Amino acid sequence: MTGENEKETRHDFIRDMVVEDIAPGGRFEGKTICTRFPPEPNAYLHIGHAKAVWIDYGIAEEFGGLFNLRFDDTNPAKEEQEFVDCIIEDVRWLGAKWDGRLFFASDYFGQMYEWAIELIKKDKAYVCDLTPDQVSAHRGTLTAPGKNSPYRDRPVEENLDLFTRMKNGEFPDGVKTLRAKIDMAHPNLNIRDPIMYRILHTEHHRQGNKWCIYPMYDWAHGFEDSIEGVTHSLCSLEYENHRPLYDWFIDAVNEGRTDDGSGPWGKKINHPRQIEFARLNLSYTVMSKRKLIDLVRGGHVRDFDDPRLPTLAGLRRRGYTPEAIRNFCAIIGVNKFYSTIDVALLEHCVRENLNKTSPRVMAVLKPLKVVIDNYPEGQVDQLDAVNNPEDPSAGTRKVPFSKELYIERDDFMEIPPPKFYRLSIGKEIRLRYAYFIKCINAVKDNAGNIVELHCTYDPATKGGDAPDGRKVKSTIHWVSAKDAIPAEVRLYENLFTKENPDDVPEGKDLTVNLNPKSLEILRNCFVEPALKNAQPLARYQFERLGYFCVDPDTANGILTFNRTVSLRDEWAKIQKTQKI
RNA sequence: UGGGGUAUAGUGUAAUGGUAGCACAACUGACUCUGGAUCAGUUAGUCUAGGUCCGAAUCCUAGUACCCCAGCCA
Repeated sequence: MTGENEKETRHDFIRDMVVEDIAPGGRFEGKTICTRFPPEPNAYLHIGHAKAVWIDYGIAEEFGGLFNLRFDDTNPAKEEQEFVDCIIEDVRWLGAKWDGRLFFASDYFGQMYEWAIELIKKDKAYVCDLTPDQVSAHRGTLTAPGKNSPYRDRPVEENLDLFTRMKNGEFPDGVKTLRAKIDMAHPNLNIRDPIMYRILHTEHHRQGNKWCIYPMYDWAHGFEDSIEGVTHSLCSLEYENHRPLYDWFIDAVNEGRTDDGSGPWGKKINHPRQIEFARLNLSYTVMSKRKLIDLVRGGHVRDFDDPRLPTLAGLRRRGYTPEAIRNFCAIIGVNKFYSTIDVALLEHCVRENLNKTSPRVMAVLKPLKVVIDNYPEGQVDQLDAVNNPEDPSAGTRKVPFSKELYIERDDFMEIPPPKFYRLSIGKEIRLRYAYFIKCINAVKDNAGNIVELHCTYDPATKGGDAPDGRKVKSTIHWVSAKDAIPAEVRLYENLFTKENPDDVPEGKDLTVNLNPKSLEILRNCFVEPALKNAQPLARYQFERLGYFCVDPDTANGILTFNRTVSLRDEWAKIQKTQKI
């Protein structure tokens, strides 16, 4: 994974714990480190998940261990195969490798069921007939202890019988649960006799109708890890309050078990260590599952792969590289408190990567026609252009030049303000890789809009250098009008206008912070002919404009590009300060 | 008002009793056939108050602020 260009992963508190665990006398001395990424297949992955994947996968790799991709599919009501497929694609795209270690929690339902029976026999679990409302009422509050369920002291035999009948489908949804017998007065609410199994007569995407009881997260997750030989179970901060339960369930199964398997209960099972870290938050966007769904359902974005979304599918379509995302993950590090990373850092990472790897081409987004008055009608020059100044091995290409060209509308100003180095009447500039041109006059339509420029060129400056040594203040990009390929270009800005989209007036939702300019579609763009057969997801730098990625919509017949990120733009900054 | 966590420049992250460093952002300047890239530089920080120590971001005490927990979700 760690290519030459990737940032070195720093030491962090999790890695410190791993080092401590494998050291002599440590909890996992002599064991192979194993981590897992355990998505629930009910949503698309976003860059926050990329952070998690990269911590999990990164640690496994660093310590010569194993990495499991495991679907935590314990709730049949919400999960679908479609998400399984997309998540696999995203994790693979990111660059994590699981070498056949693809697992499903639902495959462990049988084993978990047996352990549940074991807990009942050890008098650590009971079948409870309380309704959901009653369970809630018995739970107590943050400050007041809960009350014991009246079914808490059922005899073991009765529990065994009832639980078997629950499994056999004899009871309707919701009328009974299996609960752990722990402590209804515990200050940590999670420990007040947590529910282990609920009845759900729902078809499971992999198990079909085999089960009508399904395990709850707290009961299931530690066992999923244990079965797979996971040593370090890394999760987000909100599970900190659940760690005592994670440990309690495994300890409960291990009670009475022995290292060599002698005795009535058999061999001890693996007890992984759960470690929590903070999720990623990014400025100007949202990461929560529910909010992303709302944005899609509300029609505020096109779909889950809308390039404005922080989903991995969206970032991919936008033109982000896995390498850029990995570097970003390495830079942001791991911590235990909530923080929000400036989206500018993500943009920095993708620019840094794309600068080194993207072929340069010329494209005009908002075209203004230029006629070179003294250039011979019908003549074409094939000029040499460098494909990537950062990478000589990328070579050069030919770019056609002719009498009629398009330049960027923004590169001409009739009344140039101070520090405007580009084209204006009477001024000379360079057309990249071509000639020096001087603007003679601007043709306007009846409404006063400039529709065409007339310029002259200096044949002696072919290739872009003046033999007499004279300098120009600026170089602009262009395309030959008769050779240009029409294209559609989609420009993106932050989806929200506020750093924290949830910062809304009382009673409003985050849609009030939606950026009306988050998508701008330009349909009259022209790109140089080298792009004729550009394939979906290919990435380019449009010189002086930014990095662009071919959108899959190109298959519909119109060459379409997404702007991944703009280039740093000094002139835009100057303009901003001039306006103020 | 119970329990569990966390506090370092604008943002993020190092320093594990010994010069508070790095990155992003911002701002200067140099260079440039991309106002890109690159290079050089500037601004800016240990939550508060005490204490221990030759020496504290780090250890101790007392505060303060913020986050998480009352789904048969994960």
